[in-house]
Amino acid sequence: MSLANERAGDREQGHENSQHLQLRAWLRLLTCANLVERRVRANLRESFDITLPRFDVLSQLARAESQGNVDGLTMGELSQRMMVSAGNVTGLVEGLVADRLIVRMAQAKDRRSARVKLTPKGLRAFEAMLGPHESWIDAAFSGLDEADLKRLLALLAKLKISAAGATP
Amino acid sequence: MSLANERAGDREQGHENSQHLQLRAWLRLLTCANLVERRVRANLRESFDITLPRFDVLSQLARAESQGNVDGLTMGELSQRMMVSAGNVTGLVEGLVADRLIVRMAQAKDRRSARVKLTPKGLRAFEAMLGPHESWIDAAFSGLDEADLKRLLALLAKLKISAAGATP
DNA sequence: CGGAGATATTTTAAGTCTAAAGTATCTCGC
DNA sequence: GCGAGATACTTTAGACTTAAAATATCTCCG
Repeated sequence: MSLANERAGDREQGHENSQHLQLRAWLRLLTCANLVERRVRANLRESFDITLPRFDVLSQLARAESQGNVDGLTMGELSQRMMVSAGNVTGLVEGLVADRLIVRMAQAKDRRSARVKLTPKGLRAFEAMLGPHESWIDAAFSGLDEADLKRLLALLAKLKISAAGATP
Repeated sequence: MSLANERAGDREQGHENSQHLQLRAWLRLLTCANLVERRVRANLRESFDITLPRFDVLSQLARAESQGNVDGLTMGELSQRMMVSAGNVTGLVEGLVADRLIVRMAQAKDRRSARVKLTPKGLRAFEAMLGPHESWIDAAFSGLDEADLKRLLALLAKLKISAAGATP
């Protein structure tokens, strides 16, 4: 292990064996999320000159499309999927529309809401990023074998339910 | 499970059993981190009218102190522990100094750097938040028993090493 | 000593994010 | 029909965040 490893993410140092297992798990979870996210963000910037939130928008739209959602997503659906506020989505979409990666279409059915969809250019751009993105994730998780990953998924599924509980 | 639970954090839906275990684990990790962080942020605001990053500064300083670090931390040490950029710390510290929760002290030894330390007021404020904060975390992790928590800690320890690898 | 890097921090510019208030539109009961 | 809420979204104000450039200081070799 390099010195960099020793120093990275020492958010949770100093708890020794003092129990507080929940707190220790939370701090370690946060450290891991930060480490991975930081890598992905830097890689997206260096390789494709795009930010992570914008990539996330493209990603959600591509996923929706691949699930058979031909008409794109509303701002609200995007907001929910990305787990960010509606106001935030407004700004992100604005930027991507300006870059011609997505389009906004008014709906006749409900004129309050708009649908957002990848342009062909946007789809091509996303598809070019998809492979590298997945390989960065694979690299970050390379220390875990298949059994580890499945156990981690199961534990996080439990956590997800418990952490979402009672949140309106 | 409420409807809110069904809809919360569906970042990873649509992958079915398509393998990509690393990617699925990453998305679920991110979802969990977001869910917990959102709760803590809202609770800190409602109960103590403080933001999470500011609480994090107080927390790091208190932890350093409890580890016997009487002289506080430098900006750089804070930046590393919090896993945020140095420029970010500058602004956070500014705000907390204005609120008289921390103090900045010049160092004779190395005049480039300053040390930051909790004021008595800052320590009292942090101590008041410590208990509630821990109970919020406990609540978020309540779906996991002790064995789960230990397994999760172990898996995240592996991930931490692997995700930190080769990061300068 | 003197200056060439190294190091610690701040500044800057741009983007992300939230909560809350505001706007527009829809729905539904009467 | 029509108005009272509900809903979808945008705007606003403020805080956080980063990367990169700028500043200040230190270290250490010659």
